[in-house]
Amino acid sequence: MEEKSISAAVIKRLPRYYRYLSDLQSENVERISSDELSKRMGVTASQIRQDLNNFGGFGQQGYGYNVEYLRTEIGKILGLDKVHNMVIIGGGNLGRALAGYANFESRGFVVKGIFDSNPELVGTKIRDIKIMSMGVLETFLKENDVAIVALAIPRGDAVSVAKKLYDCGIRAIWNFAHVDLDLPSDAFVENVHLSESLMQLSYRLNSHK
Amino acid sequence: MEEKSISAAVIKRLPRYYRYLSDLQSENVERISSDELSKRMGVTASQIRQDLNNFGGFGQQGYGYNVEYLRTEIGKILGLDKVHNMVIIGGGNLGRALAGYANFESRGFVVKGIFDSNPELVGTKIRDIKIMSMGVLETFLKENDVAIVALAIPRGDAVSVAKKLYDCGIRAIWNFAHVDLDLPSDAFVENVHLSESLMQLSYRLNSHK
DNA sequence: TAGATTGTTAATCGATTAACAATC
DNA sequence: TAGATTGTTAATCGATTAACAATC
Repeated sequence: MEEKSISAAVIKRLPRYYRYLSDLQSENVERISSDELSKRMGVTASQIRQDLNNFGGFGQQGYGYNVEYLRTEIGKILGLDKVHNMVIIGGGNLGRALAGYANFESRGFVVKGIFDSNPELVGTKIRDIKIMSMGVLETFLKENDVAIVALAIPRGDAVSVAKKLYDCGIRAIWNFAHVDLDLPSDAFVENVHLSESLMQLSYRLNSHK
Repeated sequence: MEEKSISAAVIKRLPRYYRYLSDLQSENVERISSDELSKRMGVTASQIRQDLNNFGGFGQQGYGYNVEYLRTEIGKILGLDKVHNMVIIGGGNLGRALAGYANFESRGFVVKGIFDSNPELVGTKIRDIKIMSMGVLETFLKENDVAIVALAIPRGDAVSVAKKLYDCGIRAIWNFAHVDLDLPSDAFVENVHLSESLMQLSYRLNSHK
């Protein structure tokens, strides 16, 4: 549906713009130039203008950008003006942490349910959200208009659960399992591979002494 | 100390190579060509050879790469042959989850202690690791040869705690707070901004319908 | 040796930065 | 109007891919 597709590099920077604009707004800054913003963020003004102009002209020559307006527009681009129903699979510590994150850090992501295959966890609650058995997942997904599923389970189970999710119509998976899910191309998978992130830190520690 | 510095794009791919090689090894695959590996991983063989040759020639013409040897070498590059003492700041759900991850998923990262400013948490234990008060952090860091600190605290406190850590000699921070830490250039910060990752998923969901 | 596959150079592609005309 | 700053085109830089000679 897009005229020309936006590069992954640009999309990755959008949430950071959104964060800086939110901060500026809470500092009651009304307008900002790409030059000022570039100094705050440590990127080039050129990059900011190029990035934004992928989506339209949000600024005004001689004035800069209106902070509130630009923040709202980037929010719309990121889909933050809509509510996204979520489900978390895996009721361990990571699942618990995600339940908190998704619900509080950015509104618009609503955790509808948590699922776990461990019968001992089923029936308990995490912050008012009850943990359900994997057996009722399929029905739940269909009845609750779930858009995003966070996968916080061991890698051994992740591939088969992901396939099942795809078959249930889920097209967005936030994947915390250390495995590549490899779903059809109309599915979106956002990987958060914590151990790989830690290894990058260890690489730098290792190579700079 | 490096002759020419390795690009961030290459470093980011190393842990994934390591993961695939570990999988191959547990499948008892002895050797693999860049072409075979490229098919498995969904990248070009050219990229694999280019990436590896940043660090030396690990293969052999006409044969390919020895899986065990290459895995070991990449492990060394990533510093996985060494033990890294870690400390986690923040004993909430995320801190708990990280304690598990770091200790179990990849050996070599040893969680020595967890710190929290909440007096109610101090004294309790997470998987044999006791939660300590922030007051004893500085002494603990010095006495325990801590190399990496995971910051799993609210963004409001993160900047000042990070500065303190830097002053205590910590040069590697695994940052989960939604803020840019902005430390001197000899410090390594690896950011894991979960809400920004979630926003990228929401962007794609939003823009493709 | 012949075949396979690397290591590496050269070509291409894409992303970032610089420059500047348009315009508020 | 003059000054400021965008939107956008052009130049540069870096990363990826292709090609192939070296060599096991």
